This record gives sequence, structure tokens and C-alpha cells, in this order.
Amino acid sequence: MRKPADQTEKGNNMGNVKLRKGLWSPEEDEKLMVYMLSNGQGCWTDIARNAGLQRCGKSCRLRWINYLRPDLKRGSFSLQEEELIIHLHSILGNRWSQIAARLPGRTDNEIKNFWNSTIKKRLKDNITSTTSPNNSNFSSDPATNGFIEGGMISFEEHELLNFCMDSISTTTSSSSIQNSITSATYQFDPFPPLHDSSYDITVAPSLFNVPRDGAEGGIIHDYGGFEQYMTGFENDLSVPSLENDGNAKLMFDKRSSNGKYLIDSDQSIKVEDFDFGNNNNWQGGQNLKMGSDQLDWESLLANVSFSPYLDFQIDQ
DNA sequence: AAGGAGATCAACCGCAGTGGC
DNA sequence: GGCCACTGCGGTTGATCTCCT
Repeated sequence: MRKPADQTEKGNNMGNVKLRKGLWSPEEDEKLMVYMLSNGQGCWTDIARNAGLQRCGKSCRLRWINYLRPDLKRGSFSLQEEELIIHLHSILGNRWSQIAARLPGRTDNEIKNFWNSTIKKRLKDNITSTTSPNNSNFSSDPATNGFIEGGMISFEEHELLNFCMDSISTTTSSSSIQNSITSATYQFDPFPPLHDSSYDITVAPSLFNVPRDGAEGGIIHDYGGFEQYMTGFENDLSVPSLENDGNAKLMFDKRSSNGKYLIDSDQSIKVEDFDFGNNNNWQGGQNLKMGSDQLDWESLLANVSFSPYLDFQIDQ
């Protein structure tokens, strides 16, 4: 917590009033709450003044958004929310506001704190245990750690990657990731050098091996969803069934009401980039490229209100 | 019971984007 | 185009809480 509200002399457009800083008192909360409920949102500077608060508009906005809003869900995060945060973070990076927008009743600040205090620590512990001498070479035994035969990247490893990304750069924009990948040196380096500004998965064949003979890897969520061990786009480049025995068909399941559909070519990821030749068979050696600069997260997630899993599915 | 260490989280800070003049 | 006010975002701080010794 902050020290008790002090009084800060600060000139602004409210005149030279003494603006309070620090913790909000119950009286201030009540003033702001009453004002907001009766007048609704507007210019925060005006709100601060009209509500009789000796606070700057910015402080009022923060207090309302993070604490007073009636639709806020208080209390600890559920396991489902935690999984969702981890997944969304793998896609969006530290875009807390966008993550919060997909978690009803949660604020970006809350999620950010939860990530930094709890999840990040947990992933760090994972690194410690995974990189310990006994575990340093990523066993492919699914019975012991969930990795899939064939070496496909697992959910745990996926988180590990994200943590590595975090430790390299706190801003996980596509470009910064790419810069990090190409410039940073760290112990666990799953990505080979990248060419141009595209991810070219053919240079890293070992990362994209697939489960065979029905060896399906994934997570069955308690809300009914099934997530294979391939998740986001930004940090996770795993692709299923590229050397499958035949009719592998790559689809994005956005959990639309009618099942699955392909992201059309108007969107940033082009269907043709995922066209594996006749009958949708993967023709080995073809490049699958994702122009990272073209990734449009808003478009990608536009139709994903609460369960934003972008799954690959294999129709066989 | 005391106190030290680590965890938690409310709030602040600085910056970037936007819109109006 | 430049300036200013405002908003929103992500990073950081620091007081308090909780656990451990």
C-alpha cells in the first residue's frame, strides 16, 4: 500500500488546489462512487472537481477502474482464469488491458500483479526444475512430463519460452521478440536464426514434429475446450501434422457457433500460407511463413469474447 | 513473541496516442 | 503544424500482510 494520502501542492487546470495522493479514504470512495453512478463517465478532470474530490482526474479514473467499478469480480483467480491468462499472455504478451478485456470483472492492474507475483514465479520455478541436471534435455516421455513423442513443443515448454521472452524483453511485441530471438543469447534457445521478417518453420523441423498414431497431446479444460499443445502465434510457432501420413488439414477453431472456420485472407494470417498443396496435404519443404509484422491481434481476437483459444485441428 | 524476508497489491509515474483549438 | 489537455497503458514503487525462523 501507499503511505496515507498526503497533500500535494500542484498546479493544474483546477487551479492551485491541494491534490491528495496516496490511499483513498472511504469517504473519497463514496463520493466518487455516488458521482459515477449518478452521472456516468465523462471527463475525469471534471469528475474529480464535480465530485468534490481533491484528486487529479487520473487518480479518480484509476480508482474507479481498478476498485470501485460495480462489475468488478473480487477475490482470487480461479484455475480457469489462470489458464486463460497464461494462454492470452502467450499470444498477447504484456498487453494487460487486452488480456483484461477478455477476463470479465478483472482489471489489467489485477492481472498484471497476479502475473508478476504468482505466475511468473511459478514459471521461473518450472525453469529451475526443468533445467536441473536431471531434466536438462527435455525428455520426450509423455508419461513423465507431458511431452509428446516426436518432440513437439509442450504446454510447459511453451510457458518456458514465454518466460524466456519475458526475461529478454518486457515488451513482447512481435518486432521486439524477433529482435530478441536474433540478438539475445540465453541458455534455452529453441529458435534458430530467422530470415527476413517472417517466421520460417522449415528451418526448425525438430520443433514441428507431430504426434503420430493418435498420440494426441493437449489439455482438456474444465469448460469443455480442448487445447492441443500448440497455442498462440506470437511466441509459439508449433504446427501440427506437417509430416503426417496424409490428410492432415489445418484449421483454426475460433469456437464459433457453427464449429470451425478458416481465417480468411483478409486477415493477417493468410489461408494460403497454410495450404499444404493438393487436398491440403503438407508438401514437405514448403515454407510456412508468418509475417510477424502483419499479425493483427485485434482482428485475430475480435470474435473471441471469453474463450479465445485458437486451436489447430487435424481432420483425418 | 519478535523480527526478518518475501509476497501482495493499491497507487503513482512516465510515456504515447488522440483530439480540439 | 504546433500546442495543450486528456486518456490509456505498462512499468515500478512501497506500505502492509503473511509466513518462517
